[in-house]
Order: sequence, then structure tokens, then C-alpha cells
Amino acid sequence: MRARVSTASVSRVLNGSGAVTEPTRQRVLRAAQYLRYTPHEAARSLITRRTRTIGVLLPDIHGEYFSELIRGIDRAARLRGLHLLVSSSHGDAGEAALALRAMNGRVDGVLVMSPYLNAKSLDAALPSTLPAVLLNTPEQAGRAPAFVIDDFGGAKAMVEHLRALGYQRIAHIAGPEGNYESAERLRGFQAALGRTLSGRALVLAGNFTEESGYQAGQQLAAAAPRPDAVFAANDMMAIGCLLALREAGVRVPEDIALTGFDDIPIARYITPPLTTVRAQTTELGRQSLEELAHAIEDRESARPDRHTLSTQLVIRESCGQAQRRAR
Amino acid sequence: MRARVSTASVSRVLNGSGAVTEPTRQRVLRAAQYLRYTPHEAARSLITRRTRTIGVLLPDIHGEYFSELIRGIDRAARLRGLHLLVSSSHGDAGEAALALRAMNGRVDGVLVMSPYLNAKSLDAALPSTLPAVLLNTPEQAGRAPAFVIDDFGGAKAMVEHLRALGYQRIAHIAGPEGNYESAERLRGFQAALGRTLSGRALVLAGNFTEESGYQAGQQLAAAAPRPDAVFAANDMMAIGCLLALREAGVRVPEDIALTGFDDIPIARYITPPLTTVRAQTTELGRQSLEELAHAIEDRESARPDRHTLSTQLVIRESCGQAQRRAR
DNA sequence: CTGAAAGCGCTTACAG
DNA sequence: CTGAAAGCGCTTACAG
Repeated sequence: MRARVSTASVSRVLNGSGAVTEPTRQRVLRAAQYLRYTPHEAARSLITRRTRTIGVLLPDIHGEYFSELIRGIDRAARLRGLHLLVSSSHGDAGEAALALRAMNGRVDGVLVMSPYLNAKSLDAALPSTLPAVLLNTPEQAGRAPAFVIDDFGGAKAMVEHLRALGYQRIAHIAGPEGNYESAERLRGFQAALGRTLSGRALVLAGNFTEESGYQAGQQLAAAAPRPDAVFAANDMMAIGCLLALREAGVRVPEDIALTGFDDIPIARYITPPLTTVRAQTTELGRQSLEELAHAIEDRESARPDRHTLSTQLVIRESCGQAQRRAR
Repeated sequence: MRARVSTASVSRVLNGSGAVTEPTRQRVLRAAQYLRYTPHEAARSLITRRTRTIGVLLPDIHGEYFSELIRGIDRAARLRGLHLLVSSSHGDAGEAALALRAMNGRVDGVLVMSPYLNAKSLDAALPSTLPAVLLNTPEQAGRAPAFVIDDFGGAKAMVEHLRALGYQRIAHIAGPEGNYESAERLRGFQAALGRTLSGRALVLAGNFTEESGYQAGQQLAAAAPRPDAVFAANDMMAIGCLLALREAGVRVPEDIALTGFDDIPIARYITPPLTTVRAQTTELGRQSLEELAHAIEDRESARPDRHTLSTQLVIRESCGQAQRRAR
């Protein structure tokens, strides 16, 4: 162009591919700088069949939990020079499918966390040639590898710990209906109580928001007999519950023990610091992106394996362990 | 294709443009469904010159502050059917420029928050034809509209409030060097102290992380004479400071008052709840995306105006207002 | 080493 | 109403 060379040479210089003579190289570089030329990525990826971009489909993008998850994804992506096209808040399968279609031709693969989607609708929504990795997805959803948190094991361990501390009436604030993680955490709760106890177990409805935890807390404060321990299906609900209990004059952990799930950063700052189950959220994001990157580089290598990330009990003050021990 | 029609007709049906006869429409729709056909977006945007995507360039993507900001951006984008291509963690101007180039041809406009970039480097990095909106940027950086938080006013009001409560020795934990918001908040701090007092003012270095606040807190606990109030340049540093003070046995607010800036969600959950300056972070994201959307739709309409979002004092317990009043 | 040409998958005047 | 053709801005064999 202005450097009196063909577009082919420009391409070769800018991409460092093909052989170019030094003077030509210089002319091109100089002209590119002068014209502030930047290649048009859409055109480029149309021919290279590569976008160096990952589509990320999440139910939400907000709050500490997703912030941690995205951090893991973002870090791993940056290390590999990949960009992120994010799409959030897909209430139902239809919206998710739409979002996925909109990504066709703009991404090399997708990371999908869609707790309400089952295997069928996911398979229907995913272009069959698009590499994908699933996050916290029910069962073996289709052909893609999946990474899941050990929700069942973590919840079970938490409730067993409460029982070991001597609590008798343990309530659960559940996550939203139809959500895979909610269901697994509830299942862990019930498993820990065993057949005899679970009949008496109080399960309150919630939806993972602080507000729903607050409402559950009000119910708990008024309940008779009042449970002596609560296991909330996530930390945000535990925090909402704590607020409601405090307002009602019910002390934590003296009057009632309180625990959560996730170990979001805020959990250790509240008073009392929250006993919870640590989920490796950042790691979940990182590993799933790595797996996806592999699947993109070598499509044959992708196995629809299911990887489960372990959880860990984090004992702080809200479960009253210190008091119990002292007795 | 399989529907025995031309690609032109397919395009017309799928985009609802041009006139098509009903039987043709049906044939195309059926075939598209059968083949699970989805248009290739890169090819499409190459010819339409539209991507329906916004590039978002942030210094970081993690933590409550950015979570709030992104929420505002994301919501507004979704309402308008726009996708988000995010790029984070650009330490210097060079990296930011690279990220911006990589967005060429993939976005219709960019939202840039780059607290270390000045007008020149930003102008150099921004393709001159790309609509852009700047966030919390120093001065009038170039040709693009900008949205900023009133960091100066908020900081000044906070420190004036501390003075009104009778505090005599007020320290400041500053944000990172060279950061526009840090500088403005420091300037507000100094303005509130006035000429006489600012000579005695203690300013500790920080970088907006909890860790740096923690270190500052250790210094404060050991200082002699110890300040009777601290204004941290953001909430995360205030929280780190609080932990250090607590460990050192210094009580907040009895022994020392503590305040922050941003009003991130966690601020009201800590003990004591944090007095802070509320920045309209979500609103900042929302408004800047709206402005950008307008600039994209009507390039002539874009004025390089600077919009300042007001702040608001949020009085909680960490500033010891209750105690002071009682005296 | 370099350029002319084909082609990536679309959309849109332009004919018919 | 419908199709053939051109063209969006690139990259990459293919000649020379």
C-alpha cells in the first residue's frame, strides 16, 4: 500500500510468517506505524479459523463467588493470550442457547456454567463442533469434559462436623430449586443426618441470595423449638441469616451455630467469622480454562471426563467449636 | 442449500430483511433447524461493520469494586443486546495499547479504565475511529467522553466529617502512586486539613490492596503519638488496617477512628461496620456504557464531555460518631 | 523474496 | 420474489 508492497507482504511481515527481505520489512513496519494500521480481527479470524477468544457463559457475573471464578478463568486466559467474551444471566435454556449461537464464529470454544440446563438442552444448544467445557453441571451432560465442586462431600462433612460438636437440631437453608449444586448440597446435608434424623430435619427454601438467607433467618429466630445449628447452602445466605438472627436478638454461636458454603472472601471478615466449606472456585475457573485450551489445540484429546474438585472444612467461630469444647 | 434456495434468501429469512415468500421462508427455517445452522458472526460482522460487542479494558477484574462496576456495565449491555469482550490487568501503557489493537474489528467501541494512562498514551493507543468512553481518567484525556467519580469531593467531605467529630491527628493510607483516583483522594484529604494541619498530616503508602492496608495498620498501631483517626483511600485497605489494629489490640473506634472509600458491599458487614464514602460504582458502569452505545449509534453526537458522579458519606460505626456525640 | 489470485462466510445492491 | 455477483479485510498456497 503506502509502503509499495502487496497486502501479502504486509501480512507476512506483521505475522512474522514467510520470508521477507529486511528492507521490505522496514518499509512495511514504518508505513504501518505511520498509518496506525491494525489488522481487522474479524477478517483475520474468518480465514484463519481462529479467534483466540473463549466464550464464557455464566448464570451471573456479580458477587464474590463469580468474581473468584472469573479471576481463575481470566488469569489462565491471559497466560495463554486468550480473550474472553462473556455472557451472563441466562435464566432458562432458551436464553442460554441464544447466547451460545451468538458466539458462533467469534470464539474458539466455550466455558459453560449453566446450573439449570440439563444434558439434552445443553447438547441441543452447543454447536457440535465447538469445543466446550462444562462447570458444575448435572451428571454427565453430553460430550464435553466437566469440572465440578464436590458439593455433596463438602456439605456432608460440614453437617457431620456439626453433629460431632453435639448439635441436635440442624436446619438447612437450601439453594434454588432445580439447581444442581443446591441439590447436591441438600443431599449431603441429608446424608449426614442419616435416615432417622432427616425426618426431623428442617429445610428452609432459599435462592443463594443474601435476601433469601435473611428471610430464612427470621423464620429460624421465630421457630419453636428453634434449631441449635444452621447449615446454609452458601455463604451469602449464611450472612443474610446472621443479620436476621442478630436483629432478633439470637446470638451466634451461643444460641445457634451458623455455617455456610463457598468460603468467599467476606466469610472471614464478618463477626463472628463464618465456619464454611471452602470450594476451590478460582481453581475451578483455572482448570476448566486449561482443559478447554487443550481441547481447542487438539480436538482429539478431549475426553468427556468429569473432574471433581475437593472441598475443605474451614472452622471459624460461627459454629461455636470453642464453646463446645470448653464444656 | 439443502432448502434449494440461494444463500441470499437464507440471509434474508434469517435476518428478517428483504421480502421472501412464505413457502421459501418455511423451507429455509426448516432446513436451518435441521442442519443446526448458525450464522458465522465473524463473517457477518466483516460485511455489516457491526459486531454488537463492546470492548471493556480494565486494570483488574477481581474484587468487589470491579464486580460492582462490571455489573453496571453488564446490565446495561444486556438490555441493549450487546456482548462484552473483556480485557484486564494492564500494568502499563504498552500492554493496554496491545489489548486495544487486539480488539480492532471485534468491537464497535471500547470502555477504558486505565488509571495509569495519560492522555497522550491513550490517544496513541486508541484507533482514532473507534468510539470510546473513558472511566476515572486523569484530566481531559483526549477526544472521548469520560465518567469520573468525585474522588476529591468525597475524600474532602469524609475528612471534614472526621474533623467535625473532633479528631485531631488524622492519618491517610494512600492508594498507589501515579493513579488518578489515589491522587484525587489524597488531594481531598489535604484540602480538608487545610494548610496548617497538613504539615503534620501522616500519609502512609498503600496500593489499594488489603495487604497494603494491613501493613499500614501495623505502622499506625506502633506510631507515637498515634493518630486518633485514619482515612484509607479505599475500603479494602481500611479492612486490612482494621485487622492489623485488632491484632495489635487497638480498638476501633474507641482508640482510633477508621474510614474508607467506595462503600463496597463488605463494608457494612465487618465489625464495626465501616464509615465510608459511597461511590456510585455500578452507576458509573451503567452510564458509561450508555454513553458509549449512543456514540456508536450516532458518531456525531459524541462530545468529549466529562461527567462527574457525586459521592455520599455513609456514616456507620467505625468513625465513632456515637461515642463522640455522647460526650 | 514477492505478487496475483483464490477463498473464508456472510450481506446487499443489482438484475431479472 | 429470487439468484448471481461483488465485496468486507484478511491469509496462504501457487507461480514467478
